[in-house]
Amino acid sequence: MLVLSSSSKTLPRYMDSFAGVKMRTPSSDESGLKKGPWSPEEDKILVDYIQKHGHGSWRALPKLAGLNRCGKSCRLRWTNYLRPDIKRGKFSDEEEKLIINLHAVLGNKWAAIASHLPGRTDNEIKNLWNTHLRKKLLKMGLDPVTHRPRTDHLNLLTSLQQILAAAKIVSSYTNPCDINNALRLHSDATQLAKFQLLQQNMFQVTGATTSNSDPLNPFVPLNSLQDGFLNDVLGLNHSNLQNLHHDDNSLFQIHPNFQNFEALQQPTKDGSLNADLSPSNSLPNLVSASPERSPVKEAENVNANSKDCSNPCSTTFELTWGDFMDEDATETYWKGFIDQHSNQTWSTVP
DNA sequence: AAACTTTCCAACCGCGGGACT
DNA sequence: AAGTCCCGCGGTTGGAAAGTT
Repeated sequence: MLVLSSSSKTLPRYMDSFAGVKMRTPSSDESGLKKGPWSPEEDKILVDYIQKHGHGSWRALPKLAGLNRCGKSCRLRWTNYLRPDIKRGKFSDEEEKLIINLHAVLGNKWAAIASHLPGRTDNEIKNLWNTHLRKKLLKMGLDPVTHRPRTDHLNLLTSLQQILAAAKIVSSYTNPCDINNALRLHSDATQLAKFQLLQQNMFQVTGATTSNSDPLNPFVPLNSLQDGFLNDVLGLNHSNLQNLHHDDNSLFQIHPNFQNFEALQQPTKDGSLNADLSPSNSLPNLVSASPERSPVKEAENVNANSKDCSNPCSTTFELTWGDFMDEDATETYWKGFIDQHSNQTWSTVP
């Protein structure tokens, strides 16, 4: 005997519609079989038949039971809604935690996850995941696919690479001496990327909070411990980096990714970088793991060699940039961009 | 209060794989 | 071995409710 719960949340869909809640417009396909929401009569026929005979062949069932539905629709209605052992209603905190843990191990294997939650269907769990749990993880700063801290800063690296390519194009549009400007931009951008990554992790180590109110400013106030860490251990100067931001706001305006720094400010759970900077990444690394051959250093070297504006210095420039720029992908994009925004002043780095 | 947007979830769709012929 | 059938799964859709402007 099928017993339906009386709470509104646990009512079958057609009962919801009686209460003035949801209702799907019924329809039928070319073969004349009915589609859309099930009526109470149809449910009763299906339940009565299965209780008497079992479902047997789903394909044969509709005809045998006298339903104008396809077997697939009958199976879905039974397994997701009419089965007597289905537990309906709100998921408990324990169930949600279990689903999150199982998802971390099994991924989107909803049926496998459902097998660990008696009375819950894969469809219900999938819906819960897509509407609630996914967002919950995102809010916690976790990637809902990998369950690891989010790696939005990789977007920043990509953005920076595009900016660097843009700087190169700008320099080719203008005076060769502007190469120095381009290289400075490159150096600064690389330093900025490095700082961003470090800052993310420093939140974990030193317990900084994200009280930054300026969405365009990636810098939050640092306490003395953090400032000391930057200076003493990394040889970076926070004030200089901040000035870089204020001096060259264009850096933050020319690409949409720069306008979403909240994501970058999200502290990670375990403080690990979790950044995939492997060669499999389609774009080459911007921040080298090796201090002997970092883009910063290379750019600085080139910069030093090209101080004389009379020196075309294009050979060195091309070599250096060519080491880590995806020219085809980025130049087309930025040439179009520059053509559209030719009155922008971002190329004129002082 | 009307218009618009977002959320929610039952139902549908298409595909892959196992069973059967 | 090859072809067909059927089932189960995961992704997506559609439309009403709920929320926001």
